[in-house]
Amino acid sequence: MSAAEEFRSICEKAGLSVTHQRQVIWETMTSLPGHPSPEEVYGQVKEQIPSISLATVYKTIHLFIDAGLFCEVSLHHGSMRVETNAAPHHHLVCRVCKSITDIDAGQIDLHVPLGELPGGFAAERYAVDLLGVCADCRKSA
Amino acid sequence: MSAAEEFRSICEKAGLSVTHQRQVIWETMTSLPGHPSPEEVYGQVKEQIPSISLATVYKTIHLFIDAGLFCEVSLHHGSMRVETNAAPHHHLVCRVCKSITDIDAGQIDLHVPLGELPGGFAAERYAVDLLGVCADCRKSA
DNA sequence: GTGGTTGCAAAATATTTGCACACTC
DNA sequence: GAGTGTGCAAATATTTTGCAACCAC
Repeated sequence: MSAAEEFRSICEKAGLSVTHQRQVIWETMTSLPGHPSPEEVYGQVKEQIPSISLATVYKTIHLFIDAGLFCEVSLHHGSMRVETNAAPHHHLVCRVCKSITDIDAGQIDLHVPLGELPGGFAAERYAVDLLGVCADCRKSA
Repeated sequence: MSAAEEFRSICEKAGLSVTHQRQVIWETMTSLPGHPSPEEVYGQVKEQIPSISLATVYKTIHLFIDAGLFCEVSLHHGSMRVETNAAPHHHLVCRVCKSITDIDAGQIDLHVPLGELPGGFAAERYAVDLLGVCADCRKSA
């Protein structure tokens, strides 16, 4: 199946209409390594569709995320949040209202290596986020 | 020890000068529950120092973070990043250059509960970030 | 007194929105 | 043809910066 056919099939399942812009954005996102930002996607896509606008890229990325084709690396982007709780804990992050709730570290069993890792990365601390929907937002929905 | 004395002692250790603004910002941050944003800190502090500027709050929060008094909930804020890697993996996030590198999920042993948690939060997925300094930034430093 | 700190305003960065025109189904 | 999608420009949100006056040491 060609990329075009694959994308058409995905859109059909998700109930999305197929446009040239979406096709190219999707192909670009699946081919880009790493964790592209909307700007990076825009830069790549513009080589194939010089007239595309950044707003369309943003709208399309959100559309794809809402449809489950991709997900966000983190729900924390947008504004800075400061950690004032010094006790070991993890976060419950609601994808609807973006609220952050602490849960005690003891509730999750994990063994994370700190210090120097094989690739040369020096790990100083770690953060574990459980992403989902909080009780309040589930009631509202 | 009063809060004022405690703050003065912390600043002395960290080599920071003590100002009224910093004192109030620090007290506000340590007393605020949750994970305040700079805007929230600003709103609270303004009740005690109506003339304070948002820029000072930003500068002071960064100062405190650099001095190790607090840390950021996440290094991902600032711009959105899309996850295009469907394989289970975690992230190495560099606090200097903000780069994100994937590591295979198998390298970390963890047991995270998904589904409905005791508080009513519906956990759909989880994200584990190892925060530190990447090999390139360590060389440069 | 000197050098770091603050407040202001403007700039820079990131994202969203309203609307007219174009395209998909 | 109806309704959704796109591009543009302006609006909004977040954070940073330059600079003159001010304060801590």
